Amino acid sequence: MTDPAAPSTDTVQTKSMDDIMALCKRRGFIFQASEIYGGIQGFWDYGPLGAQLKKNLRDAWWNDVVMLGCNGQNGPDGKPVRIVPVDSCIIQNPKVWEASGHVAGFNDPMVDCRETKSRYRADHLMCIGEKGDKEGQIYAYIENDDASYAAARKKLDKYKKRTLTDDEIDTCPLTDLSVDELKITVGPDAKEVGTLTEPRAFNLMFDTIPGPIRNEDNKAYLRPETAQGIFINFKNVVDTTRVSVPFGIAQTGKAFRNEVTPRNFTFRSREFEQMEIEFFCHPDDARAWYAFWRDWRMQWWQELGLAGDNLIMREHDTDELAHYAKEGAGTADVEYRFPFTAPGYGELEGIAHRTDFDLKQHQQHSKKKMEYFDPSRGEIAKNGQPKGEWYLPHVIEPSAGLDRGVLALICEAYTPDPDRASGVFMKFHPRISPIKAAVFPLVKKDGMPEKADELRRTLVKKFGHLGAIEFDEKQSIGKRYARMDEAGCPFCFTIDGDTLNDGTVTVRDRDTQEQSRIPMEEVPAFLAEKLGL
RNA sequence: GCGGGCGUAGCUCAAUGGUAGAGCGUCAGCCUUCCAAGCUGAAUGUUGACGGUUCGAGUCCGUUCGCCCGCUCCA
Repeated sequence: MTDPAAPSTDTVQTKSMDDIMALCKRRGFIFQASEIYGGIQGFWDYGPLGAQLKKNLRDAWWNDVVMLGCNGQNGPDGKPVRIVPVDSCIIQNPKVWEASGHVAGFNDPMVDCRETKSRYRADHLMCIGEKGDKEGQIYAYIENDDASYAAARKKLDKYKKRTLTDDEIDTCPLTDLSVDELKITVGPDAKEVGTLTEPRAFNLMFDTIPGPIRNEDNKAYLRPETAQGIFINFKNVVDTTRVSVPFGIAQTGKAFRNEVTPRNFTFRSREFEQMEIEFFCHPDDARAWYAFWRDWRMQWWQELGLAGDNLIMREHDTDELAHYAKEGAGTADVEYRFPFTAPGYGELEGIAHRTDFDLKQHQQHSKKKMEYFDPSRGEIAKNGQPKGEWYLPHVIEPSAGLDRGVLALICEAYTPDPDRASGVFMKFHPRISPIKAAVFPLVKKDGMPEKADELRRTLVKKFGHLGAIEFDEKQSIGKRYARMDEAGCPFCFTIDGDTLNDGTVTVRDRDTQEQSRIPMEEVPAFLAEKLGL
C-alpha cells in the first residue's frame, strides 16, 4: 500500500467497505470460511456469484494471456508473444524453497517492545554500548536509520553522563545478544530498560508433513507463490514444447502465506490464488520486455472496468525492491484504490524484472544446467549461420492476485444509487459479470412463461458456459429488475403481450435503466455483441 | 502481537437484569402488461462459543473465536 499521490477530492473512494461486505454476504459473493464454526482468520469462501465472478476473471486472464498471447499483439521484437501454461503442485521438494530464498527470507525473527508496543524485525535492529562494559545498558536502534541511531547515541551519552567518541562504542546486531544482555537493552523507541521480548520466529510459510509417518525431517511447505513451480519446470518446457526464447510460462493456482495480520476482507488472506507469468528473454532485451508487460498489464485491468483514477501504475523506488530484483530494470505495481486503502492504494499485480536470479539459484542448488541455447545468437560461422549462444534467460514476472482482482472488481462495481429501488447496483463489465442475462415473463400467464423459457433455453445453450442465465417469474417486475441490479446482471429481457404478437422483447439496461425493444430472435446477437464475442 | 470498537433472524438494527422483536429480504397464495406496487400468510435464533455471578443473563464478570479500525508486518 502506498501513500496518496494527492488525489483530487472528487475522485476519492467514498464507498463503505461495510456495505460492500454486507452485499457480498447477502447476494452470495463471498462468505467467511467455516462460518458456522466461528470462522477462521484469513480465509474466505466464494458463494455462487463470487465463484462465477472469480472464474470469469481467471478465464479472461487465461484467454487473453495464454490463448491469445497478450491479446494477439506483437511484442517489442515485432513478433507474436508466445505463452504456454503449466499446472504445478502446491507441495514440492522443500529444496525448492531453500533455493528460492523463502526458507531463509520467510522466517523473519521479530521482537516486540512491551513499553511502546512496537514490533521490529530482529535482523533490522543493531545495538550500541560502551566498549568493554559488560554491565551497563545497551541501546538498540533501527539499522540504516540515522534518526534512530542518533537517538540511541543520545541515550547512551545520557546514561554515561558524557559524550562518547565513535572509538569507545561497540556495535553489534541485536540477534547476537544473549538473553541476559537483552534484559539490559533499551528498545529503539523505549525509555525503560529490558522491554524487548526475545526474538520470535515468524513462519510465513505453512508447512506440512507428507507421508503417513509424522517425522519433522520430512517437512514440506505449501507454496507461498506459484512462480517457483514455473522456474523448476523451465527445462522441461524448453525440452518438450518447441518454444524458443523469448517466451512465457503461465500458471494460475492457490498459494499460502502465514500473514502476520490478515486484514481488509479478502485483500490479505492466508490462502489466495495467483495468476502468474514468468516471461523468459535474453538479458539484453529485458528492459524492453519489462516496459511492454508493465504497460499491457495496466491496460488489461483497465479494459475489465478498473478505469479511471482508482487504478494507478506505480514504479518501485530502488530501496523497496525485492532481493531478486535489485539488479533489474525495476518493479512496477498495478494498484487499486480500495475503500480501505483510500486515499492510498493496494497492490493488484506486480510486474518485476527478476533478472536470472531464480534460474541461477535453481541451477546452483539442483546442479542442473538451466542455461538456454539460443541458435539465433552468437557470432556468424563460415556457413553464414549464427553459432548460437548459451545464457541464463532473464525473467519478467507479471504476478497478479486473483482474489484481489475480484475484490477490486466488486468494489469498483458497487454503485450506490438512492434513486433506484435496490439502492445499489453492481456495475460489472458484462465480460466478467457472473450473471450474463435474465429472462422474465412480464406476468405469469397468457403463454408468456412458455415464451420466456424458450428464450432462456436459447441463451443458456449459447452463453451458459460464460455465466448464469437467470429466469424469474416471481413477484413484480420491479422487484425482479432490482434483484438483478444487486447481482450485477447487465441485461434483462422481458417477454410481454407484444412478444406474442410481433415477436419483440424489452431489453432493460442495468446501468441506464433504459428500455428498448428488439426482436426476440436478435437477442443472442445483441448479447454476444455486448459481451464482446 | 498491542490498543480501540463490534458480534442478536439472510441483511440492517431494537430489546431498564424479568415472555427475544421490528424493518427489509426470502418463500407460498391471490392480484398484477415494465422498475423492491397491493393484499393474505409462512419460515428463519443454542443472542458467536465456553464458563461464572444471579431466583432469573441478549444485558453484569471472565475466557475464547471472529470481524472492523489504528499500530506492527507484508520475502
